[in-house]
Amino acid sequence: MHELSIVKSSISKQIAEQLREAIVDGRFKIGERLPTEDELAQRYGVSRPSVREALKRLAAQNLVRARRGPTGGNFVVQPSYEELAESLSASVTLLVGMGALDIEEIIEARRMLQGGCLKLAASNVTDEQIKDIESALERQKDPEISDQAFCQADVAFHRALVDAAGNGMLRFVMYTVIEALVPLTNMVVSVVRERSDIISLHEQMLADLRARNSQGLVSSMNELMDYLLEKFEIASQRQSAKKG
Amino acid sequence: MHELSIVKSSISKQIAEQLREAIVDGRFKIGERLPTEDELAQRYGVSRPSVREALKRLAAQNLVRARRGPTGGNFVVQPSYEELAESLSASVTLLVGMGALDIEEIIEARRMLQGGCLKLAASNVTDEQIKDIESALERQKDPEISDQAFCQADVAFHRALVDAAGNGMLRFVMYTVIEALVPLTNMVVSVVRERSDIISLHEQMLADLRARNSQGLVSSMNELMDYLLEKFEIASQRQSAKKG
DNA sequence: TAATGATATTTGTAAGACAAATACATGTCA
DNA sequence: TGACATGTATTTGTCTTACAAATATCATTA
Repeated sequence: MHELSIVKSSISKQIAEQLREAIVDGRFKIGERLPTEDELAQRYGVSRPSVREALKRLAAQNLVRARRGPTGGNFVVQPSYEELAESLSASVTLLVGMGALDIEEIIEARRMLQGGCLKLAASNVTDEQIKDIESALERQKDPEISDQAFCQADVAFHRALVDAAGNGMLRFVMYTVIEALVPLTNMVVSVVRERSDIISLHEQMLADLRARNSQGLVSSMNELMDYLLEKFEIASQRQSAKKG
Repeated sequence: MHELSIVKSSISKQIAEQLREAIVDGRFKIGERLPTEDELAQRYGVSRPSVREALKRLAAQNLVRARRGPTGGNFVVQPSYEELAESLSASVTLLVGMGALDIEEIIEARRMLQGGCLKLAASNVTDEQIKDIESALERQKDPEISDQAFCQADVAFHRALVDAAGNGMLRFVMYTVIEALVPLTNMVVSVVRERSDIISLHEQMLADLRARNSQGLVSSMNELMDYLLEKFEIASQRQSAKKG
């Protein structure tokens, strides 16, 4: 029965791969329940823990989700933007944290990518989306909130701006880039202690967007990037001064 | 001992989260070995299978890797571009396959994003990078290769083009977008059966790049996008005709 | 000295048991 | 008869124990 054991990689990895393919190929449809763990174990001729490890791998990729009980089981889930973007962001945060990407690079990329994005936003934005942007900005204005909450609102602000472009692919990609700049924003607000500059630059962008002034929007964004880059250089000088 | 059991989520998920934070925060450094599974189990007051399920979750995210033997263990892994880009691509492929992103959207995004990217490439590209691009194009020219191999070479071509921009963040992001268009390319070459058009458009882009003609490069890219979009519409008309 | 084999360590896999959640059916009481 | 409580079956979650497989280290031997 176990004549497949030529392959070297671990059983749970193989099972995970097979299940994954089955899901992607549509042999298990979205929302459908997989066979029970016992049945899968029998079917593949392995033990239940092995099947479970495989399922955990898939769960980590947000491909399946488990529920207990009689109607429970492991279900194929529809991966949502939010979850995918989240796992993406986690990866990027890791890369940034390890220094695999440097700040100048990220800012350059963001200038480049966000340019077109903002132009789209200026022509496509709806009133409701403007409200989302406003509310994120309002949250940033509250002087009582913590640095962390400020950064969260910052992310929300820029995400809402991207959402205004109305393009899912752009959204997916830009969420990543936005996330990559969080550590920098964090550094700027906590080390340099300047929230008001950021807020006024955001207000400027919002005004440009309201006026559907795409050129102004892009240049406001570039101002923001200039500002962040400048503060970053100051902050890193301080840090190297401390060290030396 | 188990007074933490207020929380609802599963133990292995909690452990995974704790380990993940420890890794991201740098309490476990890259390349370092985690405590053995037994020790982790003891430390957290849970069983070894629970720890293992947690480790599998992390392994699925390419955060740790296991090796057996006396010097073995679970090691914190340096996430590479390639692996991250790969898992990213898998997610995007899934999204595309489920119709969460449509082709027009992807092409629009790519036009937008690749514009700036190509300008950077035109000014930064090295001779060696041009060679990479050439070799990918050469592979595409071989009339003997399969459709699948053609698409692989297509990806390699566009990746090399992005690499020429010399920006890691862009690279990371663009790899995703490139991957998202693979199904379309596949459809075009297998249904419409026109490789030569794609190849000549690629040659045009290469010529522009050699001449450091960034404007021409962008417009060549847009031609390619126009072409793909056109063929996509033809192909989808055929499909809907078949259905009806 | 070099090659070879024993050994210890660590992850990988297995089997079985019980706990926990939960939907469904059943029974009891008003 | 109806509503509520309760039992029960099913499925995942967790634990325990045991053994298999890989592999570096060390001792042994030619």
